Amino acid sequence: MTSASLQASRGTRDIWGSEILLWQFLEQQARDILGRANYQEIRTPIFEATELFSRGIGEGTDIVNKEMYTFTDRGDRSLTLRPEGTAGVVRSLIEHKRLNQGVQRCWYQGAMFRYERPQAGRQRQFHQLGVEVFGSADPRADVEVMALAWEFLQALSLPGLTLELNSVGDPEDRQRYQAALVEYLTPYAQALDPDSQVRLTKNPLRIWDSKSPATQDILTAAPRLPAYLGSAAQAHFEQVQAGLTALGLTYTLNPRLVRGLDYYTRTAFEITTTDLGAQAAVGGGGRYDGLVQALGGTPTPAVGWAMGLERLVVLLQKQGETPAPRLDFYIVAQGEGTGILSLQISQMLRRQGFRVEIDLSNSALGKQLKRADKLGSHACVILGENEVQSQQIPVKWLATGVQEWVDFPAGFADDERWRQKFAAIPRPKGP
RNA sequence: GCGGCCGUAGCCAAGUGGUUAAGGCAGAGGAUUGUGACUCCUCUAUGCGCGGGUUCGAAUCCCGUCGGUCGCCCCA
Repeated sequence: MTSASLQASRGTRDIWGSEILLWQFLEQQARDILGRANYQEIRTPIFEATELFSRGIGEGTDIVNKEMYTFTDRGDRSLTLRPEGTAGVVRSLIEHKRLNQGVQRCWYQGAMFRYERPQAGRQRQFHQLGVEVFGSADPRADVEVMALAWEFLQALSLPGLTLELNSVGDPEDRQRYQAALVEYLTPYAQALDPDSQVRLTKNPLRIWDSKSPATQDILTAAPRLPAYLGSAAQAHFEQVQAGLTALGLTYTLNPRLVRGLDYYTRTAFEITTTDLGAQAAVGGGGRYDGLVQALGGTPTPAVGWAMGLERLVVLLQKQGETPAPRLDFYIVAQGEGTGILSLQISQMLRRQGFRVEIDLSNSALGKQLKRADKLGSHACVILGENEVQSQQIPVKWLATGVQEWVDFPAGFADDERWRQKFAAIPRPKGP
């Protein structure tokens, strides 16, 4: 770029053209599917008090320590651009006293911000879609949210997805397990990869996330978390699995799937793909019964998930080109008095629900017809000075070349006529 | 934040030190001043992400920088 020109900031991008159709499709599917489950959309602020995130995400996490967009406003408040969606939703529910109003189901969608090295499917301003259910510890809630995630992805017709499932138990279970894991790993400390050596003291569970072959080698004989589940967590886990099976959802148990922070409890899951390289997770979630309390609310069980929309869009794009919605009418006009006529006809047709564009170029009719063809319009309304006089308007069907004459204005206002004409033409919805 | 690769028009892309930077798509105009699809013609980068350096000469070599991409970290 020239030094004088402006460009989108690193890790941000414009979404337009054929890509925007994918976003609209995605958002429509989400609205439909979550709406049918009676989830309420919630839109929380893009920025919040910094403290909300440091408490809600965890003081020791990379997100809080090195990835947040934090700034001081003119009133000397420390604010942060939200790096994820859950904390704001929880804050809102606490603030509006919704947590003692029975089970609350909500979903959100919007931009999130993390200062990371950008890559395909990973932006600094990115978008997440998420759902949260508050106020139920019933395993059916876990099953419901997972089923919704799966339904949504099915609606997008994305192949090659895997639902991975685990239980991280209750906090006491995890503490006992963590002690056992550390005891097992300590003799091998020198052989672990450097990141895992640090985790050994800071957050041992996350060693399971390591991609180092040497570390994974050592872990093959390590104690497994599921063996340490207490009876309550164990029963919950079994009921979740029974529910998934009853709904016909296939899942893969993955004992290496972990969550590091204390308020995560029991269910943990991820939906992964093999088509995105290192960005394998398109969505993830689980139960976080301790979060509301950590944010100062009355203890409330909760379960939910979030998906990275950029990643879904990348996957949709790999499915191939998306056809733009075709134009129904293209209005070409050339000569005295045709301008007004073109405006009136476009209004009549648009009010009947058709997609209509007027050619504004005033160039030769042949040129205008050519554009109608390029745009893939079904029909072309042709206006010249003769038509202004006669009020008999030629409408040409571009696929067949057949031209008919329509009375203005009566013929154009006749919904039934146009509906019949278009009934035979396939009009794909789709992405 | 760390390491590798890459950056020529709206898009794809040839050129890898020698005077005027191929080609294709898209776009504009014309052959065709009232009718599209095919065809043909013309136009569209004083410029090779940006800045500096080496050289008689740089898109090409060097340094820096910005951006993208792959992996790590982290996560969705």
